[in-house]
Amino acid sequence: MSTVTLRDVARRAGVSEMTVSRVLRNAGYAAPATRERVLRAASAIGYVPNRIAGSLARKRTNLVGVLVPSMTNQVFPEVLSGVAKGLEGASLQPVFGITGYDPRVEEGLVRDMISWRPSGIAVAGLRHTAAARAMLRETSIPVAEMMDTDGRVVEFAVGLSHRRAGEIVAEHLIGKGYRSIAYVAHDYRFDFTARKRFKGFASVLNTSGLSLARTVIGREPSSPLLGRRLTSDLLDGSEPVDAIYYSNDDMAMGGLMHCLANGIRVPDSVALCGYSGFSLTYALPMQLTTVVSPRFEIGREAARYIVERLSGPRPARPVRRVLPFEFVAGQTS
Amino acid sequence: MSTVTLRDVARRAGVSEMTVSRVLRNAGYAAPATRERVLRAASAIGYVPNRIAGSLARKRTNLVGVLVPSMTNQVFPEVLSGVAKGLEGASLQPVFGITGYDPRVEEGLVRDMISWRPSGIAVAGLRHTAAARAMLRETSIPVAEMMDTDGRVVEFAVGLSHRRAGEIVAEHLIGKGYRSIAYVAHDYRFDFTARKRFKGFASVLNTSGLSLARTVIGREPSSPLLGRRLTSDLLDGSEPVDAIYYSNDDMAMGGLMHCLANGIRVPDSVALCGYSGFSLTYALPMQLTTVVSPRFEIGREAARYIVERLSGPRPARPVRRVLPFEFVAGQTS
DNA sequence: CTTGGGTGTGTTAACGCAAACATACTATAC
DNA sequence: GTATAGTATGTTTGCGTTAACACACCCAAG
Repeated sequence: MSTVTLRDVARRAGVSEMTVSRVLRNAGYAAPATRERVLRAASAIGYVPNRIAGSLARKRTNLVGVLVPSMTNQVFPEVLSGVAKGLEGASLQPVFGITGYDPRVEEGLVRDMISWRPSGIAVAGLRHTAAARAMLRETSIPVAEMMDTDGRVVEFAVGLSHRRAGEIVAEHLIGKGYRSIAYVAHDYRFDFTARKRFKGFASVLNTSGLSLARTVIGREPSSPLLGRRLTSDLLDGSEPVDAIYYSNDDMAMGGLMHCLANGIRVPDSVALCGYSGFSLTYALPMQLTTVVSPRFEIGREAARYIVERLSGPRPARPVRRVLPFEFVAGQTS
Repeated sequence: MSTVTLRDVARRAGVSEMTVSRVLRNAGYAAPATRERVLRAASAIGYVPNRIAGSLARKRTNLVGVLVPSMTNQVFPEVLSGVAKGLEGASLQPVFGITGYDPRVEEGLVRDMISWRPSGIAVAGLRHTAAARAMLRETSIPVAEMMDTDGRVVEFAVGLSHRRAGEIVAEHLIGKGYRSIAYVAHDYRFDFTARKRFKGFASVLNTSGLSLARTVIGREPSSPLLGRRLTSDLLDGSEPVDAIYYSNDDMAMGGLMHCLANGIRVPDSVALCGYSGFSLTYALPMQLTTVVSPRFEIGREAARYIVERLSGPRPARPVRRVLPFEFVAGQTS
């Protein structure tokens, strides 16, 4: 594979480079016999087209840039799966970047992506640096923002209202009669969606004349273990707590595990609620009360938007696609 | 962003394109005043370099192709994180593809990747179609195979011996006195590593004069829910079973959940063993007996290999890097 | 027959950038 | 004052492909 080019195939097949190009791309006319010779020659010398050259010549690529904050947070691989699914059949190839929840890293990756002249960009979240937002606004390719819909949108955002997702859990808990409600969260300094859920949650509490019995915020990324530890701390404290709202399912599962391991009756002693609807929550000894976010669908819809938008102009004003979420009133509340 | 090129910047700054190119890449000489003018001009008209053209000209890219079977199987996002980590600082950008466990899809993606002339390729697994293996062998760029080391290697493989991982669990169970041992697995038609663990497991049983009390293989991808269902089926059967080996942790956690939910004493009534060492297994009410695979490290080492190999020739013969794994004798056995 | 549209193939000119080479200027050394 | 080694810039060429155009051929319709 030193560097086999069209020219080599052309020479071997005794035709022009252009004919080879046409045959291999199935574009334009080609006599069956010629086609045969070309294909044979190409495979004989192991020709692999150089898409760099091709993309330069045709002034576009089949790449779609996808930026997510993390790969270890189970949510994003699922979004990515959705993106891959939505791109299927459009002969577009996703290119992923991991921002690590850092807007400056994101800015660099946006610039990197754009420098590859992709056919589209999908990015998680609505928070960007001014420079990143400017690049996304100025580019002519489709831009989809994923996950969140509460905020300023560049061109198209698909996701859910995290604020509303928080509200509904608060309404549920209050309706069930819980009054000493605590909030347990991971380090969400950069996790703006968790923050928005919390705001929605807290505002409903407020409206109902309640205030949070206690708020425990960890200093690590979310994990079941952190959830378990913080729950242990919380329940060991002196304040009575009859319900806990977690920043997400990972944390909530950890909490549930703490209760199971220590014989704490759920929901009689304490109710637990999470967010995400991970598949694991369906296999737990008791179904967790949670909000199922349409992660896969968000990715898929972002991809679909990009595909459709490719054959049309950017919408005059930003579009917000708010997907429904499912609230699961489980056995933990 | 219609298409701002070097030429536009050059004109605006009153210098040649080459000078602009040099300034922006920080290559070669440039007078401070010129540099200043160029940078100002570039940012004034929002110039973003076209890497396609750049890559074509310099005949190489900063892309590294990474192929994994799935994103929903938690293992692979962690491998990807490792790859991203290992590439950090080398100014290489990972490009991911999802094969869906289908070797023919993989073959297509390998061709796709190679057509982008990446600086390296990392692919999960040792099983490839003949054509894919040929392409990987013929290319001159570094190729790293990840996860598995029991089998034929193209150039460099980093992973663990799944066979050995299976053996050690069998040895553990036998040593603990378990004799009626069952195997519970997901649909692993294409999951060759699970298959290899099972082979190792079964061979040790065999050597010890034991045979599997029962084997239950699901028809779906692995999930806690499937593990829970199959465990339920298994334990409802008539054969006495005192230990279960699962194809992975997802399945084993499902099994544990079944036991917790139904008051089945673990490990007194039945012992449970998994594979992977997911973070969640550390938050369970009882620590799961499992083999912790070095997923992150595998990705990182694959990336490091690629980076190092970039400045050297392909090794004369395939290299196998077998990473150690940790066996965790938990409370479930 | 002639005309004309479909069919098959070739030629030329980009695409946007960077390597390689060429040139000019500047300061220092002798 | 002239050689000498940097420093600063420009010109040419080519990376491998495809779009656009050009041309030749053939067969059917008139």
